[in-house]
Amino acid sequence: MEYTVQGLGQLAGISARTLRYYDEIGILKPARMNSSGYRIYGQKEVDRLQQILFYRELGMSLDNIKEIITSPSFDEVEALREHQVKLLAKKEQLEQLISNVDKTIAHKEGRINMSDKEKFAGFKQKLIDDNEKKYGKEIREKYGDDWVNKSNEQVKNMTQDQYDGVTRLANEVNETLKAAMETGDPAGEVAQKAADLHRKWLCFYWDTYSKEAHAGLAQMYVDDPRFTAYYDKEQPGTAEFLRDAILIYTGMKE
Amino acid sequence: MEYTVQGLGQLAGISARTLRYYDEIGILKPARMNSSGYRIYGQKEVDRLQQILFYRELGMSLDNIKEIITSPSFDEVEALREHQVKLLAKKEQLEQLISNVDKTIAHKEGRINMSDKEKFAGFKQKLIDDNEKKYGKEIREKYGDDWVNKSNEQVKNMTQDQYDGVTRLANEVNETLKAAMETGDPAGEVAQKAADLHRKWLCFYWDTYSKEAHAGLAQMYVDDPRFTAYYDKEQPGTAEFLRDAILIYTGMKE
DNA sequence: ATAAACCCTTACGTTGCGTGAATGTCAAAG
DNA sequence: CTTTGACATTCACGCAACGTAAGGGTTTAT
Repeated sequence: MEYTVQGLGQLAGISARTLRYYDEIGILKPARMNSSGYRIYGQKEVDRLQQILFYRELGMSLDNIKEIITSPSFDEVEALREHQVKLLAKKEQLEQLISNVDKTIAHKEGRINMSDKEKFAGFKQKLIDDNEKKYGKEIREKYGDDWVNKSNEQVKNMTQDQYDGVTRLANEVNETLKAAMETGDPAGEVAQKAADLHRKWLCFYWDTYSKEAHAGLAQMYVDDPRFTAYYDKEQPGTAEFLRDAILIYTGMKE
Repeated sequence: MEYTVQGLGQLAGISARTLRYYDEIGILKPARMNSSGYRIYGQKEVDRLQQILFYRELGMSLDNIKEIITSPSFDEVEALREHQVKLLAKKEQLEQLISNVDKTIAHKEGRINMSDKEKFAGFKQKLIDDNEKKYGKEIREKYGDDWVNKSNEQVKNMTQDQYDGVTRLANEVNETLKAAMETGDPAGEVAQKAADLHRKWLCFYWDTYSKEAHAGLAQMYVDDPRFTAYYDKEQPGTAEFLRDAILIYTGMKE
């Protein structure tokens, strides 16, 4: 039995366009062309198309399908397994998304209490942080590898009390820093107080404190636009001021 | 604080290209352009971008995000809920795929027994058939709605013995039909034997038999290219021959 | 003979950018 | 003062798997 594009299309439940596309990418070529250039398919092509559609239903890419059905030596089961791994990964990712959407809806509806709300703020921050990984990587290579990762871990394992503590401390740092900015003197008492609070705050995230690392971080606040943006949000120059205060505090500058 | 494309890109962990694209599709326009045509973003744009990236992390399309954040009257929670419905649908679909791939691997590895193996053939056929829903719909509307579904159901509930019986019967039909084709006479004894076997075979699927329905089905074998392809696979004209034999058998034609 | 129903190729649209190419601008360094 | 390098800009193609015309030949039936 011989078929033209539409005939085979109806037979298989696909469009004529699809068959032409399959011809174009070389996954299913017609048996021959007639005198007017019509594509003519025979029984062999029907069978091959069946195979293609079968794998397509499993969500495989045409490229993959092509490999499987063109080379008989191709390890089909292995290909299926690889495909399955991909599907499973996709599924996990999807579940993560769904969970996040859930949380967001709950948050928007105000169905959650304050402490959860605060954690949600952290969750949101984490989403944004994830986004910055690429850029952050450079910084980490420059200033020491794993402090960001470590702090993520630590945040996750924090108790509610600890979380509240670190949040309050962060606010104190910001307020003191604001007041210090008004004095204009990074060596002054208020600025040094801010630097000290900043050290305390930092110790929530770092298990070992060193003056060098503290100073390095301060420098990063100026070099890394993300941090600069954070500190300069209310008052430009704040990041630089904080760096100077910390450099003096750590004795790296007088 | 003001940013250029790269500045804001680093801040947010995205590329400059992405920002230009966002400008192009109107989801995030720069605050202004400087004298050389550079895009300049301000604090407001930074905040808006944060929002965009937040929803993007939830797997939303940029079009959707645009709707949410541009019109303040837009029902955000409702949009999130709709989005979640989509995600859940995707997840179910994915799970179906994974299950099917599972089955296929098991089959290819020969890890399953014979009776399951035969059911796999049905499963495979069903996957292919699912594809033909649109086309099949017309046919079902024309020739009676639910016999396809019904037969699917019946196959599922068949015992192994019944399954063997119907398979053997189908073979008999085919062989007798082949022999009848050689006589060339649809009114002849062999052809009428084939028609009778076909009726018996049919009764495995239909709970009530009628000559009219039988004749109608025979006509469908000619009208529906999928069935025509099946019967004409070995010998063109077989579907038509079978129809004639059945029409005579049922007395609709002499 | 003409209309209906096929067939063909070419090519743009879909989503969210990555990745050039060709060109303009602006700072610091020679 | 000019060169260099790091920015910026606007096209425009590419990715997957087709859908959807546009524009034009072929076959078939009336």
